Amino acid sequence: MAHLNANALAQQIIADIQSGSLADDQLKLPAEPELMTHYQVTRYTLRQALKQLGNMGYTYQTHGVGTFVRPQQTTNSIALEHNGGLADEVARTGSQLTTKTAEQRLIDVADADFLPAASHFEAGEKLIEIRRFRELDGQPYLMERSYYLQSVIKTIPDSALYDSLFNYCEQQRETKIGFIDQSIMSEPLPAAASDFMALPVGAPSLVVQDESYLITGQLLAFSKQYYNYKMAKLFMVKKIH
Amino acid sequence: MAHLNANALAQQIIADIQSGSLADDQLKLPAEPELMTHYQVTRYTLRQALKQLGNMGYTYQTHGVGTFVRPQQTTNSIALEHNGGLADEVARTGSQLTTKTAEQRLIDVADADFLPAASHFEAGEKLIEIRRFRELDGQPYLMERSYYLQSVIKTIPDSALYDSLFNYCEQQRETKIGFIDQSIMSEPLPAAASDFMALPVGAPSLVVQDESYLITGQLLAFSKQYYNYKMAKLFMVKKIH
DNA sequence: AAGTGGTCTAGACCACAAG
DNA sequence: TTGTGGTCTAGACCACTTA
Repeated sequence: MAHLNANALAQQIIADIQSGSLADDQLKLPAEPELMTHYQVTRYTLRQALKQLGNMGYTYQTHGVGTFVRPQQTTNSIALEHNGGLADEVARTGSQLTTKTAEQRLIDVADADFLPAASHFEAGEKLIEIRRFRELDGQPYLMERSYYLQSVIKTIPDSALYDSLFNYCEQQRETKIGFIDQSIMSEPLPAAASDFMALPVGAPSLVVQDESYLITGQLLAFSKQYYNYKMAKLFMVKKIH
Repeated sequence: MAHLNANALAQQIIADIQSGSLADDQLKLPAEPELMTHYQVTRYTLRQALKQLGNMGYTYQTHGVGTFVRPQQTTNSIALEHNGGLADEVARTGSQLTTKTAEQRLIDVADADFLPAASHFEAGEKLIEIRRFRELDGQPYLMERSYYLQSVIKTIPDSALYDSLFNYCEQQRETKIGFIDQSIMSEPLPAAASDFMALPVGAPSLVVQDESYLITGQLLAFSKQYYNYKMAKLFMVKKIH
């Protein structure tokens, strides 16, 4: 195993932890100098990898003491620091996300149900409006309302609606996503989603509103996802410095 | 300005951006080599600072192009990557968090309303149970139910309940917090909070359940915060790699 | 005193975007 | 081709914990 980069090293360390060949009985990993020679990387790369593991809740480090594996506990939550789309993230936990129904149509920006906070659209800007109902392992999981700037993405094939929209964008030359602003809140479940989820209108709903930007900083899309409050749980580890 | 560390540099860059002396008309910052000489730091330290700014939504970088300031938009949301307690974070947005009522009592672990997912307590372990009602700028904001391991923190002065419990713990030698697991979900508002918030029982509520660990990995406390869904909004920037 | 992780310096090479 | 950010190497010094 020569020339591992930080991402590959993180995956390798996870694999070695799970195989039981890395941590001792106290769940303590070897010290950094030992890990550096073991994996043939410098301290920089090693610590980049360990930072990833820490953010995922796998390990933690204590100054002057050592690096430790955490007892597993990430069960069926969505990790907020995940990379990639929602479908890939739930797949990590062993579940499967499927799109039950989806529809798209071209509208004027003035007809959108909501807009990003700091937005300045041209008058007459066209948006591709998408509504999807999605299930997790056959259970009604979320309703999603999203708007893609038609000037940026041109068209969206119907097949992409039933797969991962995120992955579709990533595969295109012109729509590489750089960062996503996410706002998390709770709202009453709207009527449009209550039938699907078999919940009363006004029931609690976990709402994630996000704005996706290209690597160039250009706004690509904004959306609002209403999660079934009985199933959805987000997770993150906050480090105190 | 000599010998800035990454945190101080981040603050300095923010100040220089806001004073208008750093970015050009296109919101573009000087290239990294120029910033290095300007602030007299190496690239490592500079990029640590720029990473902080990116996570806070202040800036973004585009490979091969440059570093850019983002149009401000973090209005009245709670940044999930904040360091420190909730009171300090809302203060950043110009608001004030006050504790309206608070009470504590010593209970047995068997009598707690809820427990952490992966918990293994000694039988008879004692917990300090705390319930607080807190207002944001005079409006009912959240109800908090928390449990502190009495074997770890011994006692909590009543004065700390009306200030920042986080800051109190940080000031003690024995209770330096290292990381916090956070689960975010939505639940029906419980009766205990409905009067305070002037909302019906069963209204939506944004719930943050967290488990605070010392830098040694020892569990210190776990809690559940019910936010007023009409006021609370969490925010984060997700980077795609 | 010894060993651990936290931070920073200095420099190299690579990948990407624009002219 | 040039200039940008992305990644990695190598080594130093410091802060913290434990004995």
